[in-house]
Amino acid sequence: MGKEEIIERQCTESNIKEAAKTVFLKKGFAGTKTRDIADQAGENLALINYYFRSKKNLFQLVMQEIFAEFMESSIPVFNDPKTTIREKIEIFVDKQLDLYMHQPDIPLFVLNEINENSRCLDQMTQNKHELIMQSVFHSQLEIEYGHKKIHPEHVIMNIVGMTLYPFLGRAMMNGMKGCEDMNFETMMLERKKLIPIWTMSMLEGPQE
Amino acid sequence: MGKEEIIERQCTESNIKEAAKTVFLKKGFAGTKTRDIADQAGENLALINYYFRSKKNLFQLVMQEIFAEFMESSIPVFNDPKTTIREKIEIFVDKQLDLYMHQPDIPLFVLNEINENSRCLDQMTQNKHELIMQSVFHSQLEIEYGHKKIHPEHVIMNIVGMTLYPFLGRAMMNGMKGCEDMNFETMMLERKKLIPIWTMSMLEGPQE
DNA sequence: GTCTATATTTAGATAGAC
DNA sequence: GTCTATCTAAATATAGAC
Repeated sequence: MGKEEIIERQCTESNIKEAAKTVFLKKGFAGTKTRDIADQAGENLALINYYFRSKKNLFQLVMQEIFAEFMESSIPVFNDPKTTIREKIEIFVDKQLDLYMHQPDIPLFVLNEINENSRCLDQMTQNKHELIMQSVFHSQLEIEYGHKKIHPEHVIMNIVGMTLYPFLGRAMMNGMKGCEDMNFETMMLERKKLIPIWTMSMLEGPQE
Repeated sequence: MGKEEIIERQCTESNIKEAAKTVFLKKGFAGTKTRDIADQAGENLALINYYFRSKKNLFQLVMQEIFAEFMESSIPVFNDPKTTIREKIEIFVDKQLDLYMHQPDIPLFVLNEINENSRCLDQMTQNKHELIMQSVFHSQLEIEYGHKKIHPEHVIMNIVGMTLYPFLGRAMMNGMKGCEDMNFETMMLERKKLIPIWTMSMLEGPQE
């Protein structure tokens, strides 16, 4: 009884914020109406402005939380001096896929917002990629495979692309014949193991 | 004189449609205002409704054109019985990268619209992936590498992911240290050669 | 076909009672 | 803090002159 009480006893404010997160993730800023958020939260429309002053303000709050989650799960991995290239890839892919399996709308949302430099977050974005590009991972790639003329940038694009894409094009896959017997989650679990293997094959394999 | 006349003599209708394409690609449906389109086209606002009846109608028209372009550049490649696996990948990547180097907003636009099953196009989308999944390419992968337990779906996800991602996360790359000396276009030209090589390495390389 | 002016609808925000 | 009712602004769409 006590437990459920606590769960139910979320204050209106966090109630709205969670609802906003859900709807913004799904529809983006322009596609979301404040009435959608109120409905989703089961709260009165006026309370959105009471607690958050404006739709834009609420959006920025929510977006910063999503970005923080997105980045915290990746940056530190690439900067750990104690792990190998392969280990970094394994940990990164594992963490990212876990995150997206629970919140599959994050990748598309993040990419959309990044490509709309209009709304804040420029600092966050820039910082993130500066960090990855100056990361220990980047240096390790340069040292180990620089002589093969594989630019680390390509490797990073590949890892991120292979990791994110299934969640970006997921709607396309729904009608896929080959996926009927094997469900999406199973495939993603497979990819946790395979993406590191594939990436190492690329690095070790023949270059032109 | 005659030539420029012809170029200038585009009728208002196609003028508006081209402007709409530009703006919708950049901002999406909800983010686009009809005034933006009118401004971009240099035409009167009322003419949008005169020629296209509604914003929604214009959007669907434009979207279908974009989707057609997107699909025509990929489906036939995967169904050509005369080409090898490697050749199919080479041609596909080449065509896709050419398309996106000229119209870099297409990938994000298409993924967004697909994930909004709200607006039409369900037929197109479903058809596309049924086609790829029942394609000659799919069968070839199954025959040649099925014994290695590499599901063709994974391979397709990887190829598409590696091809599209640079255009999805492009904004992220602008601040990238490693890309200062090498510009984006150069990298994409490199990827035309590398993605097929990498993919073959994955297929031939060690599996768990 | 094109324009100006205006009608209509939608959506964000607020006032004021409770 | 919460709700109803309402204001205001923005955006789509149309009417009617030219």
